[in-house]
Parts: sequence; structure tokens; C-alpha cells
Amino acid sequence: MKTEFDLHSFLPFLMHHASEKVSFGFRDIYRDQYRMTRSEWRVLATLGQYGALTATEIVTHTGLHKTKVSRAVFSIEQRRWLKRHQDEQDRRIQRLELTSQGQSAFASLCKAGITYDQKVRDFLGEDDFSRLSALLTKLNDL
Amino acid sequence: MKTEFDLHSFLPFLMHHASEKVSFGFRDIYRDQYRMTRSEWRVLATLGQYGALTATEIVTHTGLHKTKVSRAVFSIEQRRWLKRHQDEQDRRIQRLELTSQGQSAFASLCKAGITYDQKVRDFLGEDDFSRLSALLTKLNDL
DNA sequence: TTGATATAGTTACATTCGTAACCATTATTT
DNA sequence: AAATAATGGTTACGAATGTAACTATATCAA
Repeated sequence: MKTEFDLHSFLPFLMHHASEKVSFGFRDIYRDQYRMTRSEWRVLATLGQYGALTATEIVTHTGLHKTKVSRAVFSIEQRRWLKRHQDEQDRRIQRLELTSQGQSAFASLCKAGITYDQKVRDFLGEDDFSRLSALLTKLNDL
Repeated sequence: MKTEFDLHSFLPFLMHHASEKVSFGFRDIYRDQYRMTRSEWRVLATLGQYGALTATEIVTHTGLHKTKVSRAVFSIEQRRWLKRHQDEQDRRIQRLELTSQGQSAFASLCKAGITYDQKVRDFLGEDDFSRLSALLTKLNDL
């Protein structure tokens, strides 16, 4: 049991730092090359990976707030990277689907993502990298 | 070398998720009990731990943006939790110091922090916890 | 010295964010 | 079937954020 508080070994602090470090490295890519926000990138990636989804499904996949998803979808639609298809059974729902332009943007960012991933792997070493992934995954159930 | 992109095993994604999970658990405390933002909590904690500092020193300690620090300092000052002391050598500088009220707020949040820390430790187990801390620290040099 | 440059810190502005309120539609209850 | 509740999604509004411009002071160079 720890009795002394030390900010720099406090997990929320450590996590946040490391997370920004890792995230910003990749953010620079989608931000500078495509002028995308993180929410937009995440929505694009989710649709790219899972095909057509509703906004609510994107929310559950990503954990993003629904207003973020709503706005991201709107802005991606503006670029003509996705289309909305009204669901005929349930007219509240729109099925969201990447256009071919959206898919190639996604493909290009995937490549960049894999390159970036490799960079971090090289830095950490394969063992530490997978250890870290496992620990982070475990934390999801906290 | 990985050739397929999978969002859910992509490190920026994993990190961000885990970070939010861990951070929000503690944020609820300083937010609900003290109406503080993360920046404010971090500035308070830094001053609590290191004693009197200048704004720039807080920036280097925390990595926070200087406007965030400026605003956090202002708002903590409003609560009478810190005082500014003009430096007589360099009149651009203000030395920032917690008042006794600030110190007791800090002390109380430290206790909550230690409790929270213990909760995460228990969840992960001592070994995984320190493994994780080590990996996150390593990432700072990425 | 004085002019140029750098640093500490704040502020104006535009953007982003989260909460809550809000439509529209569907499901459930009575 | 009418009333009520629940759901998908958007929007209004206030708070928080980052960039860049700004003020004031200090340092450096000529």
C-alpha cells in the first residue's frame, strides 16, 4: 500500500502523457495531410474497417460521444467520403457507407498507420510492445 | 512486420481508450468534489508537490499548454488556493504558492489519489501495475 | 546607449467539446 | 387506438481549448 503521493508516478498522469505522445505522432499525419480531427479519423477508420454502420453502432465501436460522431459524419459527408442511406424499416436510422474516395483515403491512412505502428514497435521492441498492448486491453475492463 | 490494419489493436487507439478509462475514474473525484478541471488539478498537484513555482516551471513539469496554466492559475487564485509573489529580480516572473487552504485541498485530493491508485493496483495486480508504469515511462522518450 | 531579440505571461478569437434540450420515429403500455 | 416511453440523431448553448497576437520586462549586440 502506497502512502505517499507522487504525481509523476500517478497512473492517470503517466497514461495521459504516454497517450498523448503516442497519439500525436499519428495525429500529425491525418491532421496535416487530410485536415481531419481525431473524431473524423476514428469514424472513417471504423467505417473503413466494418463497412456500413449506423451512427449508434459507431458510438459503441469507438466509445466516442454521439455528438462527436454526428459532427464527424457530417463533415466527412461534406468531403464526399461517405453517403447516408435511409433505412426503410426504421426511418430514424441511416446506414453510413464510405464512398470510393472515402475508401481510398482510408486505405492511404491505413498504410501510414502501419508505418507508424512499426515505428513504435521498433522503439519498444516486440516483447514490450505486445506486453503493453495486453495491459492496455486489460484496462478496458477496469 | 504487420501488413493489416486493425483499429482495435492500433496503439494510439488502445492508449487513448485506456487513458480515458483510468483518468476519468479519478477525474470524477476532483470534478464532483471540487469543481476542478484537469488542468486545475494538475497545477494544484504540481504546486502541492514542488512548492512555489513559476508558471513556466509548471509548464515544463506538466507538459500543459501555457494558456492552460495561465487560466488554471487564475481560477485557483480565485478560490484563494494560491498567491502570487512578484519576483523582485525579474519582474516578468511570479512565484506561485499554495495558501493553506490550497494545501489542505491538495492533501485531501492526495488521499483520494492514493485510494484510487490502490484500486487500479488491485485490479491489475502489483506485477502488471509496475510493468505498465515502466512501459509508459519508457514511452515518454519516444 | 540604443536597437533587436528573447522570455514570462495574458488575452482575443475561432474552433471544439459536452450537457441538455430537442425533433422525429418506433415500441410499449393501458 | 391513444397515451407514454424509448430510441436515433441533431442542435443550441456554455465551457474549454489552441493558435496567434499582444504587453511588459529582460537580455544581447552593435
